[in-house]
Amino acid sequence: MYAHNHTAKQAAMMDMDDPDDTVEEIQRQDFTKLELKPDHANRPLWVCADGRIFLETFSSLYKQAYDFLIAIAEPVCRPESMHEYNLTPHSLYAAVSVGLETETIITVLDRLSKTKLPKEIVDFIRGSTLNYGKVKLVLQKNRYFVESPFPEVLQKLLRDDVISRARMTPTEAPGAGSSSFSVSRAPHETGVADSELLGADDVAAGAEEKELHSFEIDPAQVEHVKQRCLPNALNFPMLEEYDFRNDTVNPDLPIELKPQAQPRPYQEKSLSKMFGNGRARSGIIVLPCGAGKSLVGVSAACRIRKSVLCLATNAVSVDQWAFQFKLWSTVGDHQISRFTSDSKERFRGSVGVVVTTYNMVAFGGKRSEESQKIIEEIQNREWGLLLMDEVHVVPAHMFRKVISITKSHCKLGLTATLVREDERISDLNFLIGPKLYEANWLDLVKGGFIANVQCAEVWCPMTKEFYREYLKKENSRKKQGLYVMNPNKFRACEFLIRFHEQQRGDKIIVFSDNLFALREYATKLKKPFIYGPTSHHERTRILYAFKHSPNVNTVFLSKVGDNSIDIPEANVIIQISSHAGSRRQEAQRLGRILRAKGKPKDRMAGGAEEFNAFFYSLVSTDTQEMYYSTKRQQFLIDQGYSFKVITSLPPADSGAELSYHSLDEQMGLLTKVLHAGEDIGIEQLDEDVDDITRGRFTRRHGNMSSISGADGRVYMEYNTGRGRGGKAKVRDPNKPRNSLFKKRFT
DNA sequence: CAAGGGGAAA
DNA sequence: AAAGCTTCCCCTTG
Repeated sequence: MYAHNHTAKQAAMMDMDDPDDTVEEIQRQDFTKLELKPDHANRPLWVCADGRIFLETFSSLYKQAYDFLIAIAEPVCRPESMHEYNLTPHSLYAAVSVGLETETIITVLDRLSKTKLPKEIVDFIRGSTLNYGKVKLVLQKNRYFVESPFPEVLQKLLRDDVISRARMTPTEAPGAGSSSFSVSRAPHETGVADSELLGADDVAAGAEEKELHSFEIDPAQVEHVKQRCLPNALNFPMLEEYDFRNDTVNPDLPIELKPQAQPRPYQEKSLSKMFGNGRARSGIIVLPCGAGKSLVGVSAACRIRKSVLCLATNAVSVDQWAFQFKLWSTVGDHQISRFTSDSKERFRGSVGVVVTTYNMVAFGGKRSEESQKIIEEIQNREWGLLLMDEVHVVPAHMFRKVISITKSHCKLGLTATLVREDERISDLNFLIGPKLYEANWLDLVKGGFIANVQCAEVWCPMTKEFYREYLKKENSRKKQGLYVMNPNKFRACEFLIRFHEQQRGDKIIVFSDNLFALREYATKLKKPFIYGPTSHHERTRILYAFKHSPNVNTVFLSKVGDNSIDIPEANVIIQISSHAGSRRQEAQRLGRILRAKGKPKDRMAGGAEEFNAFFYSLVSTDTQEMYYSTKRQQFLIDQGYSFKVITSLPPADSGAELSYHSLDEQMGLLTKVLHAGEDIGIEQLDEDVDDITRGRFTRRHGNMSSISGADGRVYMEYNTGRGRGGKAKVRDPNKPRNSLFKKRFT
C-alpha cells in the first residue's frame, strides 16, 4: 500500500514535467503515463523513457521500422511477434556512423512511435550524437594522426592523460597549444560529406575555407586513444573512414567481382552501410553462418581495390577464404597467398591478398626464418582492408595484438553471433568499429536463405540405478559420467538417430565434449567418431564417407567439430553432453546446420513453414545438467527461435529394439561407468565461458526473453516421477507439426 | 617434398 | 585445476 502511494507521488511529479531522476524510474515500471497518439494503432513502436523500444512485428510498417531500428538500437530479443531493442550511446554512435543524422533519427522515431517521444529520449539522442564526426583518426604513410577542424576539441582531448601520453612529441617545443598542432587545408571534401560530419548548424561555417588541425600519436597507443574517445568516456568517437578512391600512396589491386557473384539483398544492404558515402567505414557486419559472409568480404575487397589482409581462425578456414576469393573475384593466382604453418606463399609485386590466421599474426614464440620474413612484410606495409572473420570467437587479447601489429585503413569484422555491449565483446566497438549491419535470422529463414531449425531439449529421466549412484557420488566428474551415460539418454539418442536416418534420410552430427561418452556411444551404435587425436587422414576419410556414402549418415564429434571441421551436409545436431558448452558454442554448433538446402521456393510452398534442420540437446533430468539448460537456450531464444521441450523419448512402444532395454544391460553399463575411474568426466564451465554466461544473464534480467522462453515451453509437461517420461499434451495450434512431433504428441 | 609424429606454448 | 584441442616448429620417415 505504502509503495503504491509513493509511486503515485512520483507520478504526480512527472506530470509537472519535472525532469527528476525518479521520472525515469517510474516510466521504467509504468507505461500508462505515456501519451498515446490518436492513430497509435497504425504505428509499430513503443518507446520507453529508459531507452527500451518495442516493435510489433505484425504491423504493416514492420519492415521499414525494423530497418530503422536495427540501425539505431541494439536488438535485445527478437521473438516472433514483438521485438525488444535498446537505445544506447554505442548504438546511436553506430547509427550516425552509417550516415543517419540526429534530427532524422528523432523525426523517424517519433513518426513510428505510438506515443509522444519522451523528452528524455530526445535529449539522449541529441546528447549521444552531438560530437560525432568532429574527430578523425587518419593513417598516413604508416603514421597515425588525430585530426579535427576544431583545435579546441583537440585541446580538450589532450587534457586526457591517456591521450596526451600517446601523443608523439612534436619536434618543436612541447606544451600543448593550438599553435603546436600541424595545420593543413582540408583535402577536397564534398559538401555532402561535410553536412554529414558536422550536422546542420555547422554546414554554413564549413562552407568557408577550412583548416584541419592534427597531432600524431604513437601507433602502439591507438587502441587506448580510441577507447578514451568512445561515448562512455570523453564522447568524441573517432571517425575511421578510408577515402580509398583518393589514396594515391597505396597501389591499386586489379580485382573485380565475377559476374556470377550476385549478392543477395541483405548482403547488398550490409555493403551499402559500409560504403554509404563513397568511402569505406570500419565496423562489423553480423550475418548468421551459412548466410554468405564470405561474399560480403570479397565484395568489400573488390570495391576498395587495395591490398587485403584476411584473418581467419584456423588453417581450414584460411583455405576456404582463399578459395572464396578465387571463386567470387578475378584475383590473379599470384596476387593471393596463404600464410599458415604449412603453406607459406607470397604474392608477387607490391599489392595483393594475404589470407592467414589470427594465431599466425599474433604468435609470440619462436618462428621459422621464412615465417619471420613474411610476418615482417605484413607488419611493415599498409593494408587497405583488414578483413576479420569470426570476430566473436577470437579472444580479445589476440585482436588487440593483431590490430596493433598491423596497419590498415579499413577494418571489416564479420561475425555470426550478436555483438552486444556486455563484457569483453564491447571491446569490438573501438577495436574494429561500430556495428554496421545485422541481419535478423528469422527474416533470412523466411527468405529461404538459411535453414529453418527446430530446436528441442529432450529431457531424459535417470534410471533408478544410475540415479542412486549419482546421489552417492561427491565428485562432480563421476556425477557427470553417470548422467551422460544415463541409459535413457542413450536410448533417446539412438531413437533420434534412427528416426532421422530412416524416416527422413537426414545427415546427423552428434556432439559430445565428454570423450568417454563419445567413444561409448559411437562404438555401441557402430558410428564413426572424430576427436582430437584422430589423424588428419582418418578425418578426411570419415568426412568423405559421411558426405558421399548413403550408408554413413551419422558422425560423432568432440569439441574438434566446433571449429576446424567443415560439414555443410549435416542438417541434424544432437548434443549428448552439452552442459559444458557455452551459448556461444551452442550458437556455433547450430550454425553448422544453417546452410540452406534445397530451393527456397520448395520450402516456402503454401507459406507453411517446414523445418529442414533439427537441433536437439539431451539432458538428464534432476541432475546438474538441468541447471544450465535455460541459459544455453538464451541465445537462440533471443534470435527468435523457440525451444520445444520433449519429455517422452524414447517412446514407450519402441523399447525393445533400442539398446539397454533390459535391466541386465543397464547394470553392465553402470559397472563399466563406475570402473572408468577419473577419466570419465570433464570439469565444469571454464572461466571464460562462465563469465560470458553470467554477464549476459544479469543483463537479460526482466526483459522479454523470459516470456518467450515460457512461450517456447508450451509442449512441456514436467513429470517428477522418475523412470517414466511424462506425456506432453498442450501444443500451439498455429504451429505446423513436424512428423516426429506428430508422432510424439498425439 | 609431403606426411605425420613429437614437443612446446597458450 | 586439469583436460582437451588448438597452433607453432622441427625432425624423421617414405
